[in-house]
Amino acid sequence: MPTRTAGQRRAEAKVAYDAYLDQCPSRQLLARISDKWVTLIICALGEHETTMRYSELARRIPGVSQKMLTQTLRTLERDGLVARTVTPSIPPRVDYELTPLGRSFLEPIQHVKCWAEHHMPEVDRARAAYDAARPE
Amino acid sequence: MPTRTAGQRRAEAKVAYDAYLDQCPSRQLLARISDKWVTLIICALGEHETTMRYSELARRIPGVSQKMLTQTLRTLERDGLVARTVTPSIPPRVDYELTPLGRSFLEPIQHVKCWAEHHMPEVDRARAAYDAARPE
DNA sequence: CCGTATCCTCCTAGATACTG
DNA sequence: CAGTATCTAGGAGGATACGG
Repeated sequence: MPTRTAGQRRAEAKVAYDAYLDQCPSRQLLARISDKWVTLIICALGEHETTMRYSELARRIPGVSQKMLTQTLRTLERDGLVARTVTPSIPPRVDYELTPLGRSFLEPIQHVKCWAEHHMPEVDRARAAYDAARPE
Repeated sequence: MPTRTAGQRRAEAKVAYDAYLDQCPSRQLLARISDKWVTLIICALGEHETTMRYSELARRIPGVSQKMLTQTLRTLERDGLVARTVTPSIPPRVDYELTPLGRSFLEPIQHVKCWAEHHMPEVDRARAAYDAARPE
């Protein structure tokens, strides 16, 4: 006995969520993950073979404030992309790593980061051309 | 006569830009393109076979304000991802389309949007579990 | 070492009104 | 139709100080 009708399964297979829609939760999720710090944290954790400590992450991502690092890690943990492990030693040790869900997001977001790094020269040329055409 | 030395070419082939670095222009570019409206606009233009008018885009992306739509389109145009064509008729007609550079960004960003749409249920479950573990 | 709490300052982005 | 201009509120995010 199926838990869903054929029609329901068909609808889900197509699109259960639509980020174009204003009130769709997937748009809010898109807004959350469309973030500089999210991208860099996920990529940093994804590159590393083992877990990463808080201070390691901070060093890997120069310029991130303590507040933004902690805050972003918390939301990523709550959203199930990052796992946080506390070792109650003195001094305390906290390790972060990607969950399976987080790893499923790694490839997409890595491509975005790489795109930015690889196409910077073209963007620079486009900006120069745009600005040159509109003097003053 | 080469315009760059072998060493310079090698360095560029590896990584000319590094988004992890605080002052690297590619991080600023990453910050720009890590944006809800950028994602939705690029995806909308990418789905469409022909060009899209301003009002078409506005309809495709419910909830976007006139200001954000115009502003985002301008920066995308300046960065060379979007081409803007004005037809001076009455009433005036303005068409937008992806440039080749913009199309090169379409696949990466589409995957991010799709990821959000497809993994929303798992994120929801993770949030519920997180919140349940921290009553109050 | 890894945070939390507080303050405080921008800057973003929405609302509104007006124009070629 | 497709914008521009102006105002303003709210939140994002940095700096700082303190705690387990």
